[in-house]
Amino acid sequence: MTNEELEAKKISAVVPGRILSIRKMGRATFLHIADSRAKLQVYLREDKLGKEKFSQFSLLDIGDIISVEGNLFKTRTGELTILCKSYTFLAKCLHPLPEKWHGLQDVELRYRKRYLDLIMNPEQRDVFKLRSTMISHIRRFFDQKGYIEVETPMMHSIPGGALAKPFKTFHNALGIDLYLRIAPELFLKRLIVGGLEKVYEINRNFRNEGISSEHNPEFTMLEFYEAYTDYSDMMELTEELIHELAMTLLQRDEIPYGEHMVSLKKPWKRIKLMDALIQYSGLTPSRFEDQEGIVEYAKTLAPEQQALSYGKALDIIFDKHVKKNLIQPTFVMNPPREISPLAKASKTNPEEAERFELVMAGMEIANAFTELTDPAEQKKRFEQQAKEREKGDEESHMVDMDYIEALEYGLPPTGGEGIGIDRLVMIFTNRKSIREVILFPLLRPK
RNA sequence: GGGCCGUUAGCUCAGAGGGAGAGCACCGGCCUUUUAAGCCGGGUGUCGCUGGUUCGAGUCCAGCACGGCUCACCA
Repeated sequence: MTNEELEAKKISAVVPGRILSIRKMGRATFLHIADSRAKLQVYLREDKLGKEKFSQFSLLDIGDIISVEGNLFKTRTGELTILCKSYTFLAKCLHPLPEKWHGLQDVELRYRKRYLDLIMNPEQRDVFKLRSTMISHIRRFFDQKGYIEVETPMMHSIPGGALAKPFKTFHNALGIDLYLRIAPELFLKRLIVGGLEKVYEINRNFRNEGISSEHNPEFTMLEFYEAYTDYSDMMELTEELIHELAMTLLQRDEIPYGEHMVSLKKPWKRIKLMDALIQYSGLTPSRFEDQEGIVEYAKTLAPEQQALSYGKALDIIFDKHVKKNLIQPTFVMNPPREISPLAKASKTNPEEAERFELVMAGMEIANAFTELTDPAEQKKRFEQQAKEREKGDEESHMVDMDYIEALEYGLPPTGGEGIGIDRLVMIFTNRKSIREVILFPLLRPK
C-alpha cells in the first residue's frame, strides 16, 4: 500500500510498547517502540502534539513504556509509522538499556538478567516461544492418542526411576527426609497398574550432579507410558512425535545443528549397542570378548570410577567414544541388562535389556524400554543395585518396596520412555548450550 | 572437581610498568520525514576482590570470587 492510500484510509491506532530508540530533530522526534510481537516507528511533531506535551517528551528515556495514539502513514523511505496524536506514559525504566548495536553480549549477564536479554535480543524470545509451542504440541500429540497428562510427586521419600544423585531436603511436620525427584518413572508405572493405561507427564527433574552445556540441575523431562506396547512401539512413536514436531514448528525435517544437518526423515537408524561400540570405538570385536580387558580400558577413560562392571565399562566407552559420532537420530538398542535395572531382559539374549537410547547431534535425547513387570525380578535387581550403593555408587537405586508391592498387583506389559525436552529444544533452535534454552539456568549467586 | 581463557564507564570494547580511554547510552545546545540521523559541548570509573613485587600496578606475581570453553559424571 502506498502512503497516499494509507493516509486516505485514516487508520487510527493505539499502540503500547517499550521505547527502543529516539531520534530528536528539533520540533520533531522519531522513535521506535516494540511490544512482544513487533516494532513500530512513531513520529512526534510539536504542531500535532502541542508545545507542552511535546517538550514533556524529553523526560522520557529509551526503555520507558508508553502508549501512542495516532494515524498510520508511511515515511518517504516507506517505513510504516504512526503519527502521534497523543501518548500516555505507562512505566519508567530507571536503568539505561544495553547498547543498540551489539545488544547484551555478556553471557553471564544474559542469564542473570534474562529480562534484559529478552528486551534486547529478539531471537532469544523466539527460542522460548518455540520451546513453549513445542510443549503444547507434545501435549496435543499425546492427548490425540488418548493419553492423559498426570502430575506425580516432586518430593520422594525414596528417589527412583533413574541412576542419579538426588537433592535432599527435610519435611518439618512429618520429620522425614525427602528427595527432589530424579525421575517420575516409578509413579507413572504405578498409574499403569491402576488402569490409567496411557499416561504422560511433562515436568522438572532434579539431579545433584555437574553442570555443563548439556546439564542443568533442574531440567524438563517428558515421560510417557503405554500399556500393551514394548520398546519397538516406543521407537515408532518417538520417530512420529519428533518428525511431526519438526514439520509443525520448523516446516522441515532437516535441521541445521552447528556444522551438521540433522535429518529427521523416517525411519531412523537402529543399531545394537555392541555393534555401535564395534563400529565407532576403534576397538576390534575380539577386544570385547576380553571382559577384564574392557573394564581395564574403561577405567583409563573414567579414572574416578571405582568398581566397574563389564556393563558399566561398555556404557563408559559408548559415552566417551561413540555418542559424539552419532549426529543423525539413532536408536542405540539393547544395552547390558545390569545397567538397566528397570527394563525387561531381551527374549533373545537375557544379558541384554529391551531398551534403547535415542542419540541425536551427539546428545542423548531419550531413553526407553520395555518395562520390567515381574515383582520378584525387580526386587532382585533393586537388591543388586543396593549392593552397588553400599560399595559407594551413589547413583544406584535404593530398594523401593512400595513399588515392588504395586508390581505385585500386576503391571501389564508396558513400554515407557523419557525425552529430554531441553536438549530437543537445543537441536530445534541450534543452540550449543542448555542454558540458552532454559529461561533461568542455575548460576552461583553473585 | 581438573585444565585453559576472561572480568576496565550502564552496554560493546581498546589500553600490556609512568596522564583511565573510544563508540553507544546519559546530560546541555541546534535541527519538523529521521532510522547505526547529524552538528557543538560534557566522562558519569572501587580497572572483579585481597595481598605482594616496584620509586610507581589497570598493566607483573599469588590467592580468592564469578563466568566461559573443555575434561570427568549424568539426561
